[in-house]
Amino acid sequence: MTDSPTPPQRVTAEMVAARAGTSISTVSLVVNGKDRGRVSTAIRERVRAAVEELGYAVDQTASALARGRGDLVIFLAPDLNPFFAEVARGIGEVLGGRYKLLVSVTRGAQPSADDVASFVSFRPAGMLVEAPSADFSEQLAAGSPPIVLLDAPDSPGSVVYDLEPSVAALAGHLAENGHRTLAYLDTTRRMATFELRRRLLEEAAAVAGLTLLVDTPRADATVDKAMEIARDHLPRWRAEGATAVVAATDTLAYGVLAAALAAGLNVPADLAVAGFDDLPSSAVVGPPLTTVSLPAAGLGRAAARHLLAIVEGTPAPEAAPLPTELVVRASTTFRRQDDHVDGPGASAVDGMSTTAL
Amino acid sequence: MTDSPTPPQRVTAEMVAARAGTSISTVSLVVNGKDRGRVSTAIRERVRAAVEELGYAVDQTASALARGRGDLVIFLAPDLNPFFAEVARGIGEVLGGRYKLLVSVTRGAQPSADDVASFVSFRPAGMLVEAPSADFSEQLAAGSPPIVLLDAPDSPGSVVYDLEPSVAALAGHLAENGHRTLAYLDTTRRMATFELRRRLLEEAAAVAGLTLLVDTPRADATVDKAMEIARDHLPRWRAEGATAVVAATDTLAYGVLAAALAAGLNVPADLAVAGFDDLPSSAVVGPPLTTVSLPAAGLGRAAARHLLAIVEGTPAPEAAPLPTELVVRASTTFRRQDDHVDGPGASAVDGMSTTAL
DNA sequence: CTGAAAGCGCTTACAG
DNA sequence: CTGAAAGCGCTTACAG
Repeated sequence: MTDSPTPPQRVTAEMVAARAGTSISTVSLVVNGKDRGRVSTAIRERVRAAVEELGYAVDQTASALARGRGDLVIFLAPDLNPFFAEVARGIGEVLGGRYKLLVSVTRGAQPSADDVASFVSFRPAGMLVEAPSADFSEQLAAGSPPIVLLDAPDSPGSVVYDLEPSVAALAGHLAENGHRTLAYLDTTRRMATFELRRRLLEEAAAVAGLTLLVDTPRADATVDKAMEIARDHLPRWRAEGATAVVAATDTLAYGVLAAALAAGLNVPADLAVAGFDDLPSSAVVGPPLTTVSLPAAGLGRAAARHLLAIVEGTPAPEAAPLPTELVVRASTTFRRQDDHVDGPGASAVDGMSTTAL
Repeated sequence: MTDSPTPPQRVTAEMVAARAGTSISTVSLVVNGKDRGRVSTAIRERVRAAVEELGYAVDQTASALARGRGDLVIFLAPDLNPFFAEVARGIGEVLGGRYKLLVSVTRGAQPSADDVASFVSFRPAGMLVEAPSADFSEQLAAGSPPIVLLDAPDSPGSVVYDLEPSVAALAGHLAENGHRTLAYLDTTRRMATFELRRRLLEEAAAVAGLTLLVDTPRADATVDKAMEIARDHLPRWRAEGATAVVAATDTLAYGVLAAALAAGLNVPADLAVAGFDDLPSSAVVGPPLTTVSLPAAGLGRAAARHLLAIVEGTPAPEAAPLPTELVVRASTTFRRQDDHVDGPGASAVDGMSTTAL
């Protein structure tokens, strides 16, 4: 598929130099924009013309070897989903054409220092690491590239979300809708951001006068696994009086929705469900999901700005936590008592069709 | 965050050679497993010990420069979603530890030869390209790395799906459920796989005695955009007699579900909806989505095997199209006439709760 | 079986 | 302002 008659001729700086009638040192200077006051205008132009005509591009591999660092930025994500797609978009936006962004998936496991280590020999310009383990920073080997952490509340210097107001709003919303007892479905991933989500919910529940069941199951972050775990715990949750379940992520919440459905429960009439993230599909699951919306692209942009600051020595951007927002949808929205419209049979239909998108 | 007291000392082959009392040539031979009958057992063991003690790893950048190609495999995907996560998982499975897999997102645009060109200076061992444009192969510059295409039906050598039986099954299923007229929501992405999906549906509809409306709108592959387009076309579709909508992807189908919901339509009673892909969330959207399920991990594995065959000169794996499957869920499942149970008011509730997961 | 040497294509002091 | 040269850390003929 890739064999071509022309031999894979790389065009090198040497060829450009020959064409421009100068040395490869000079070519290097002008293509890297380091020619201010060091290369005459005439030569600069000839080099540029030659670069253009030959279609020259600096070999990243040779450049990285000579400079010690290349132009590659690696985003280490625990998963590939629309949320991280947005984060990546945000990163790409601020990185621009200067760096090449590539993402590496750790496949559910939390990104570790070993994952970083496996990339150092590629000499990336920097790395962006999403929600690593708590001891990540200490584990980092000397000689690691510049690194910025995303959504790692326990690690100093990480770009983080301001979750507290939204979690408080969620607890308040549930209390207002008549809930007294909540269950929580956590993830098996032991990342600081998830510890924080749970702790904030505990605190907010207490403030709102809600009881949060203490025995909190954990599920792998897939719809199927979450559904299994939720199915197993639903009877106990209900027996202990829970009328609402909050999940650590939207994906987990989908599993709860599925389990509720399978158990013949009506959401939200029998069980309210809420999550964290606000994935694009959360507006269209059945019923649409109430969730703490986390700005993914904003996280990526902020992280990329920090990385640029480290790599290029530019002034560090401000490090304020990113605002989040509670998005209320049908999965927690009870028909108000004073709405007194439909009979009980129609309530599910009503719960669906009043859905805000 | 990354400054450490120890200077970023890379351990090099020279250090290993010094410790093992041999030359860097020999170190290179043993770490690359090219020492068969060329290095004595004694020296081999001393080198291995030194590698172990020093924690040596070959510098990818230097190695790629010297060899001409590195150990990087780049997966060029139009998007990051659970589907491509599965494809990547499949790729990673067969690539093993020998190569490093990194993914690059083209952000909705179809992967092009230019995207490939932007990576050649990184000297990847190979690239995997998902659903590129039809003229992709011709556009490829000389000197491109080995490339395998995924889901590119028009390109010779691509790993492809066998869609025909499932599309026929979908048309048959809709016909059986009493539908006579279908609308189709296409994507704005002009990839061969989408042309094929539409064409197959046209053919299958004809066979099943269904009318497929000819005016087919296209939407960007996001839930929101699909919802907008569907909202605008729903009145016309219904006026022209369509009782079912098939979308080119599940994500687009989510938009149709959302638009139907917003229009107060009941799915599937007023409108049946189906998609392609079978994303994990498709089992939990409201109502669960009937879809042509495409084996994502299998696609990745097959593609990676082909790449390995090219890169390492191993025998080429068989190139049969990958089987697909129609998954029927509640979004197209009419309550049978002879089920004669609930009144019309309860049908939505019923449509939800009978959902198969 | 082993190692000195050339070469991969750049970048960067350094000397002019 | 300009270029020869060393060096980045490997790999691979090549000569012993």
